[in-house]
Amino acid sequence: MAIERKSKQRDAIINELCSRYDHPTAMDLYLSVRETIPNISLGTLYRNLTQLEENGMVLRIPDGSTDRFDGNVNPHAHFKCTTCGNVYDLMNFKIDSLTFSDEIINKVTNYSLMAFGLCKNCNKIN
Amino acid sequence: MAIERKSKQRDAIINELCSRYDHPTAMDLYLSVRETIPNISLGTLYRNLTQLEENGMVLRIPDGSTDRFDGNVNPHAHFKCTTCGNVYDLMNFKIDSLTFSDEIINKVTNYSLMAFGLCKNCNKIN
DNA sequence: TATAATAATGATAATCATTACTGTTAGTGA
DNA sequence: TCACTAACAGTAATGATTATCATTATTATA
Repeated sequence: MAIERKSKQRDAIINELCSRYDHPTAMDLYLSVRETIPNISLGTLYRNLTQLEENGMVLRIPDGSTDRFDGNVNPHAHFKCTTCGNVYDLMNFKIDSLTFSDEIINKVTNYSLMAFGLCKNCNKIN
Repeated sequence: MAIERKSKQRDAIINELCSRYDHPTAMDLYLSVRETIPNISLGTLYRNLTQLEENGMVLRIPDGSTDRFDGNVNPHAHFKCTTCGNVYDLMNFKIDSLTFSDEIINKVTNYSLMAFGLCKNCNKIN
């Protein structure tokens, strides 16, 4: 559905999401936004994330567990360390150049590339 | 955990998964395997899918909703039609050539590329 | 082949993320 | 200022997945 009125809750959610680069889950965002709006409802968070995603202002990142969200809506690849669980942006990977030519496709509107592996931090520790 | 004994339940799950190309969910598989083993438990299905994934015999495909599974463990890209929800293999896209060079990465063990859009079937209908 | 050890199972309860519902609050146009 | 209703808070319900536990069945060995 379209966004018809502004609300301080939605503003707070976007602000929080756009000011961090750690690809938070809905619960991460909920805990952060509660510091500004202590009685915000978890339902409000999910409702707004879905709405913002539908309006192209937020990206949902499926990674096999709880969904994560990204305020950077330019298509870009991600890397998830399967040891610590952190998700990082992949700056050196140019996803814009990908082309999809299969018979079944009419139109590609979005894509999500997630690489899984071990990050350098976890490699040092173990 | 490692697979230590064989079981007809696990065999039936792999057989079913490897004989179809529609990227079924756990529930899809459950309903199919029940035709062979009517009293198989849904827990057994999930337990085996996780175990098979850990042992590199099955691929989990996160697509933003219920996880799907693939018996083809060669890394390949997928396309999800956001209208009908079907997931297709992308044969013409060569994922093998992707390279990841970011600073944070120690090692990439797997990756998942999901394109979203409209398939030709749904385009004809609407 | 019988037996002992225990992996794997079926059934079900519990958990976790997400969505739906309902009465109230607040943004916006007239 | 008022009326309309989008958006909200609080909470119940849902759906997917995981955990528990008593029972069954695979496998190594006597």
